[in-house]
Amino acid sequence: MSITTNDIAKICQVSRTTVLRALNNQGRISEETKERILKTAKELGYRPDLLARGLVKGRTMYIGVVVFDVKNQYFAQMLSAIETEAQKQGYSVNITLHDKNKTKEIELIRKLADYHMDGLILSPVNEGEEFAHFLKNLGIPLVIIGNKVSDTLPFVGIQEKEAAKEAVEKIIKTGYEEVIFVCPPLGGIDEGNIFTHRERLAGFCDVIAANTKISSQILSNYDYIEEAKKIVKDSGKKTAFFCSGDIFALEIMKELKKIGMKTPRDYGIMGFDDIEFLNYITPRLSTIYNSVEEVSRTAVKLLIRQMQGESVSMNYFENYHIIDGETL
Amino acid sequence: MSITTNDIAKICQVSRTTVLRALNNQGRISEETKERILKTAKELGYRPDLLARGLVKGRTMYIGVVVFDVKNQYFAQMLSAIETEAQKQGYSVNITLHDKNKTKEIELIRKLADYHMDGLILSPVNEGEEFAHFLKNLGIPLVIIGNKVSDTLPFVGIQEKEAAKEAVEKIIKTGYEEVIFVCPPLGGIDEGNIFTHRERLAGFCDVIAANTKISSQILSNYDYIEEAKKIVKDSGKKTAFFCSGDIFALEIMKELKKIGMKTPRDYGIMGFDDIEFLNYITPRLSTIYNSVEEVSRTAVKLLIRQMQGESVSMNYFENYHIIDGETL
DNA sequence: TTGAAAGCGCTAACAA
DNA sequence: TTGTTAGCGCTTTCAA
Repeated sequence: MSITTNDIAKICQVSRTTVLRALNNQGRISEETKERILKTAKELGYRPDLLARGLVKGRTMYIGVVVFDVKNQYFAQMLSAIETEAQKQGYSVNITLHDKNKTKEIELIRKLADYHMDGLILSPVNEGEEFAHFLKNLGIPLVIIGNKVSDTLPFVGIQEKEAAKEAVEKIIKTGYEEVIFVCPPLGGIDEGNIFTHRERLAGFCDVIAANTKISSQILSNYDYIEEAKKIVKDSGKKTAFFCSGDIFALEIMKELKKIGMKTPRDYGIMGFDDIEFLNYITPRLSTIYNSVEEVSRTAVKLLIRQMQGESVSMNYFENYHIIDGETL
Repeated sequence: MSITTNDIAKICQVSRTTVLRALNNQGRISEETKERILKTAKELGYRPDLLARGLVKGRTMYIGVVVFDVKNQYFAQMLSAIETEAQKQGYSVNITLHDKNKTKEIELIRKLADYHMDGLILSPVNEGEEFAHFLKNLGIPLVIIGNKVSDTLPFVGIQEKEAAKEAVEKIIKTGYEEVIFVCPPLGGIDEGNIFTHRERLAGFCDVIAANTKISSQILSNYDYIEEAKKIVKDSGKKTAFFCSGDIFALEIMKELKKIGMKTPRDYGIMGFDDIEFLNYITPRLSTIYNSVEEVSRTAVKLLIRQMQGESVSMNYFENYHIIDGETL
């Protein structure tokens, strides 16, 4: 149904090769035939078949992206930045989602590879060496963003642990006597890659270990909100929550507000990520800006360098910084 | 570099057709050769080339999706639902973004068509008959979601106008003497398709026309927040804002809070969309639930019916309902 | 300046 | 049960 170079060739009484030369504007060709061909091509609404081109060229000018959740604004910002940067560099982006399903994630990655994506950007829930091996076996350039899989795969992110340390130190310096690390299970079918959260916890623990007078606790259950309530009500100390993700902080603030507890009057709280939505929340949540846009842009650039055959390092870190809000 | 049916055929000493029969498990083939072929295929890590398959089959089992913004949670929820439903039906989804750039939008749609997406789901910023004509000319099934383009293209959404009417009526019934419709320019390179907002405005106007004692005003400038402040401070009346989108409502609430004005004490306010993020905002915003998930699922089903050759109607409306929050 | 031919990897109709 | 052949629409090399 759709028009091909063959059709044009027949109509213009020339060979397909000639048609191609006109269309792609390469090779020697007389102005006259070229004009004629281009005119009919336009009239007929010719469009090149990108599947065919991809098949023969071996590349598609497409970057595949796999993330698990787009309702989380962190990923929304990431996708938006990736798309913009990729388009700037002449690539299209194919985004796919899997809602934290590990098996589906692998299927999606495979399918993108089978479709000859020129490169992949992944923020995976799978982890471990087997998965890393699977990725390397795909034989196509890729970049991991956020959830590190292995030291042998190019990764872009921030120094999560350092950032967490700085945050906890700040909390302590502000005068809090007790710091609670909050990171509930992340939902989804299986637990998933929680590299970032592990790193943040490690940073937290480091600082706590170095400050023996500070009490601490780790909330990692689904009912972290109930526990948070108890802590604020019962603990006689000045308490602050350090949440591994802004959303958890917002949940706590919302629920504590219901029982009349306000931050920073009754407790301190800090998030992580600085998602755009925080702008609509009062009081302004203190958090850590994680440069998701920069990270995304770097990932695209790094991927393209690989696609051009360059060899690249395995770790790229963007800057982060603490956002002084009103909740400490 | 990657392994093809040809390679397997050579190794197994059979024809490519036989290999295919084994792989696709169709046609008569001896158990023994089949086993042999499948074994080597597995050993070599054979994967079918989807570009080649798509080229010859004329279909790719892919649905292309084009939206302009994923940071807006309305679209995030939409994409998530589309992806889930499509996967359930055996299709993959290719999501692309363009940040409200009309030209880019057309390019993206074209490219997806050139890549033989089996169908498209669009929520376009372009509008008008020329655009509708362009879409129909693509010759591939498609569904418009949210921003209606033309009565001649299948559309899924809600009855925006009716919903707006109901909302404004509710506001009036609650006792407000002045109702302000809020819909600032939507940003982006050009104005874009604002079908939904136009419809909502129409509903607003209808109700206002029928209630002559109610004062009204329309805020449609970038500085709607400043104007909103003035109105609440100066107007002696009981005033409510009806915002064509939750985000505008949140902006107003945030800024008015800064000058000590609170809802519902000092003014009433209502949003539109019921984005998930509202759960983190207090007081709970009154708004309209627009069934974005149902709309998305219907869009996918409708698209697939078209891809299977069925003819479909042009308008599908899902239910909406008013969410009674604490801001009226 | 133009054309012929081979091939990308797969499917599908027809033969043997 | 297996193989042969043609073809999807394009690119690319070589020849005219």
